[in-house]
Amino acid sequence: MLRISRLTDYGTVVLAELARASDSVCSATDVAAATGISGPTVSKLLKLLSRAELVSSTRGANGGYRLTREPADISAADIIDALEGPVSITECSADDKSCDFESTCNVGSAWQRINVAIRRALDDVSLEDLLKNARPAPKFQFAGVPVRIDKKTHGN
Amino acid sequence: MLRISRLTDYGTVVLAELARASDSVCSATDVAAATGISGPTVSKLLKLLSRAELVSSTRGANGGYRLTREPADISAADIIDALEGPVSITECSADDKSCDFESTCNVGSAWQRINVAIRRALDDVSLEDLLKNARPAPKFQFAGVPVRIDKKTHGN
DNA sequence: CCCAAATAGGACTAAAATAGTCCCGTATTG
DNA sequence: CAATACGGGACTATTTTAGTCCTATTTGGG
Repeated sequence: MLRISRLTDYGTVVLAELARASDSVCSATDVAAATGISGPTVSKLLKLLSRAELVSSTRGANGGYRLTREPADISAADIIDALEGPVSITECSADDKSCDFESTCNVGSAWQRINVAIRRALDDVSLEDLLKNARPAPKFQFAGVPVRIDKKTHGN
Repeated sequence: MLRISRLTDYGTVVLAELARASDSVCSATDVAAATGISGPTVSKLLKLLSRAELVSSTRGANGGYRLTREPADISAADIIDALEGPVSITECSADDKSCDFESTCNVGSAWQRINVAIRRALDDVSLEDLLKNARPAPKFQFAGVPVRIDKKTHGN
């Protein structure tokens, strides 16, 4: 289905929260509370984002995380790279190990072209864009709880 | 990693073989022999491709498969749609079921924009392109068997 | 000085998606 | 009517992804 993982999706939500609260450091617990994502998961995400240097961390009491750059300077590609490793459309193009069907494989580098195009699209969208375009049409809520209007099974 | 599934990758190899042998119908067995992909798997792929009407099938003795269109008229998007369902970068955008974190989710429709860009890239590349750009640099072979020169573990 | 609050790293388990195989039914040809 | 093929789908195994937890280290404050 060519889709980002759920963790990456959560990752953007976490980054969005840090962007919102950019005047202070946020602990993993804070972010979990603000987003509704479970503590351990937020924690895992922030660790990964920290290694990728999209967020900086301060240890110890009163510590926490904050963005290292402006939202406009963080691209969707950065986020995906941080959370799912380098983007590449086929296994072959991800690394240079030769594939078992190489001798009979008629298919080749046009995938790379697609790859470049996707890469460009991901580079072109910043965290800021992701925020700006935040879901504009709120769904119905009942007593503060979102109500699922129409549940559809996943297409596949 | 944002990558197509291995089955889709094989699918293009299978279609490439049908394109190569476009003057005759090919049974699943033929294609398996020509590509080195296992019989049951080729069979499964051809069934899926048939349902998507990228190939037409003839049953019975001397039956088999052939492309329904010219390679230039089959896009990468067609292939992916056939084998992994509609492309969409996030779960949210795949269907209109509301997501559990909707009320706190700051992230929205910019993903759709990325989605459209990816879609366009996939529409722009045809099976013919995939053939033209077929892996140009053959690796070393020993007695007809491809020799793996440099094995690298998958990056992730 | 010590305790509480945080992150760092990584091991581990659970769940879900993917890959691959197999079986049985139907159509077609000779 | 027997052999060759596709059609559909059930089933199993494997791999990937998600999610949790434990232990160590850092830091600030009473």
